[in-house]
Amino acid sequence: MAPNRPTINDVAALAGVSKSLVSLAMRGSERVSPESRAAILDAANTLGYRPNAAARSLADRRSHTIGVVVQDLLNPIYAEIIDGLQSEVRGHGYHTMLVTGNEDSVVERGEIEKLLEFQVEGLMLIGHRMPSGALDALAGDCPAVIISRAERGIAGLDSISNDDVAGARMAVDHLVSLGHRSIAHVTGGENEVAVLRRSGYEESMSAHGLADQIACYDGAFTDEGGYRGAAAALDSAAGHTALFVANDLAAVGALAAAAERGVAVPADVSIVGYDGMALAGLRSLSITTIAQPLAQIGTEGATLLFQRIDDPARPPAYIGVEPRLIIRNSTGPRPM
Amino acid sequence: MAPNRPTINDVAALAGVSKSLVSLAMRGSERVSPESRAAILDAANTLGYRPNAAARSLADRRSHTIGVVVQDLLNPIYAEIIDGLQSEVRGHGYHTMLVTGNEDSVVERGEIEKLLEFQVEGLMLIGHRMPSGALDALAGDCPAVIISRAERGIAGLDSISNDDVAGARMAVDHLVSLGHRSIAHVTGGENEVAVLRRSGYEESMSAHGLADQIACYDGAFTDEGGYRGAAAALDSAAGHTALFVANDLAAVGALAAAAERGVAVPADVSIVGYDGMALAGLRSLSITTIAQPLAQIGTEGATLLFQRIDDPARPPAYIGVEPRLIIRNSTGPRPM
DNA sequence: CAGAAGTGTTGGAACGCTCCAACGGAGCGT
DNA sequence: ACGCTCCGTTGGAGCGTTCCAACACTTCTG
Repeated sequence: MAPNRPTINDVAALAGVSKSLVSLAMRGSERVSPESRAAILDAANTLGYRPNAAARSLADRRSHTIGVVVQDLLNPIYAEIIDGLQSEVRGHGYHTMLVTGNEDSVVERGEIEKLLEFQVEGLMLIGHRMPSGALDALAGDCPAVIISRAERGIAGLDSISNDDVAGARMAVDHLVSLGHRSIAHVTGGENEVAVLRRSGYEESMSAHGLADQIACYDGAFTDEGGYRGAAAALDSAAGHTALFVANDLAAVGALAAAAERGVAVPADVSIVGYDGMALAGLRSLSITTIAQPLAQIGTEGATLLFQRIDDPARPPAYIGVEPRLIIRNSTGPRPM
Repeated sequence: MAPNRPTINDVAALAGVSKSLVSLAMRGSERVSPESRAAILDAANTLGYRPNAAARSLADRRSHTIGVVVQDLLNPIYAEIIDGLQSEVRGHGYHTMLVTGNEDSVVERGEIEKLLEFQVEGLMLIGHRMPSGALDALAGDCPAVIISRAERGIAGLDSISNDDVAGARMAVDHLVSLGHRSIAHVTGGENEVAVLRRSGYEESMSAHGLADQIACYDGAFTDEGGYRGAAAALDSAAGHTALFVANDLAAVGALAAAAERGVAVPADVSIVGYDGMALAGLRSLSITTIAQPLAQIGTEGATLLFQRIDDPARPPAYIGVEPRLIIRNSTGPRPM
């Protein structure tokens, strides 16, 4: 570690110009003569000069940084969203600061606070845990977008998500089209998204005249939760021939519950998941799923944010993206 | 967004004290009278004051931030490492800035540069792509630790990794103890880690007097790569009864290749992966693997970094962590 | 050939904070 | 009463940038 990092003044001295000119040259201004530019770049190079971002952001009062809060890196779908988002952000010449909320709203709150101290120019919350009152306040402090959760009508706050209700309906429709009638739902718990998917399931069942077949089993958005819910469904006397599971991770657990009971998938029971995580497509899983366009959610979320940064006063926007049925090997015709 | 964020001066004015005192109070100094403290906290609160991190880091020349560069968020093992790392870093009162290299050394280089401009006090590289010459230079600029890759003897640079050679040996030993002799290896490509695992495989085969059984099939650290390599192995005339696959993701692909061919696992063929990603433990995969202590790698890596920050001149340290065999349902006795 | 217009360059102020030397007043011992 | 120390407090300098008004030159315009 160099004893003292070179500053713009050191470069100026070595190049024999003023610091102002160095500043201009470093930012590629037009109005620097070729000779000066060359001398400056040279000097910067030999000194190993690197502009101090803190000083810069203090001086021009822009951090060129946006903050991203993700609930839990371990869920692969978030990683896929972030991938899309990062490249978009980079494209706008911004830098991202990524922090995790650790599924704990106190930690999350603290991390957001930190990001604001860093003067991030925008905030993206992916799968947040904030009560909507707090969201309100936050939106007042900093442009923000909520990703993968619809949040309409809060001033200064945009959001983007897929239509979970419609997606759930697609899952049921698919199963019905294969001849299934006794279609159970393994839920994702009490959270907002899980509730939407559940009501899509119920709606679609009713629409198909299968209201009397509606059966929900408690699960969660985890392998374990899916296993539990599916086990209960399969052990029941109802004779379900299909399971719509709240997300892909849980569907993996459901697969296991079936395997353990000697229930063949899809010969005896069909299984549909939700999210479209890349993993569900792995050959040995091959789970039929309702896929969200994850990368697209990331990039469009970023776009939304930049629009708001440009015009903080614009009315709150919401983008709905289309979920899409991907048929793989976990679903098949209803057994005779 | 407030038109103008309140500064320390605004707080000072409202509380009727000097900005210096506010500064002290905000940092919880002992030498502020209770009355002043109360007045200041009050004022800060009503104004919604939030210290400006850029100004702070400029003034005291410490950013209290460390930079983390991860190759690819999509590989779940990195997420697990980061989880451990983050909490350790938070515990030291530091903040992390996480960026991805996108498996592209140019992007990686640029992101690192950005982090250095932000004056990060330390750098952690997880699964980096840098040529070691560049590492050298980097270590001169900023305390750094290399995670999950051994990098010994570069001044100013620490590293932590598991012993890939020993781990690979454990995999082979396990298979041999189950009676297997024709044990093939699906490689992870040409990268450093893959090469180590391969040589562990070869060593152990030789040690067991199975040098003539050594058979490597080209793969990669991906589902697809594992599928390809395993397919080649299974289609060969060699009659392999066991496969040691370079990592867990690839092992998932291998599982699929087996399933497609009607080869039962583990009845006909045993499969061992590497890494210990949580996913491999999911019930429907249940892959025997050589697990790295991922969270531990994260926390100890962070510890290493803080030690170096405290004493930049200390000799380069290397921590080797123990890989561990986890037996699941993808391995069994050699078929008759 | 004077004045205007442009070009490349400059020093100083400002950004919001922390650090430091120095302050006045209270309390102490002599 | 005196100097001392101690304590809470203060203004000013400084951190490394960017911005701005102003500069000295050239070159154009009428």
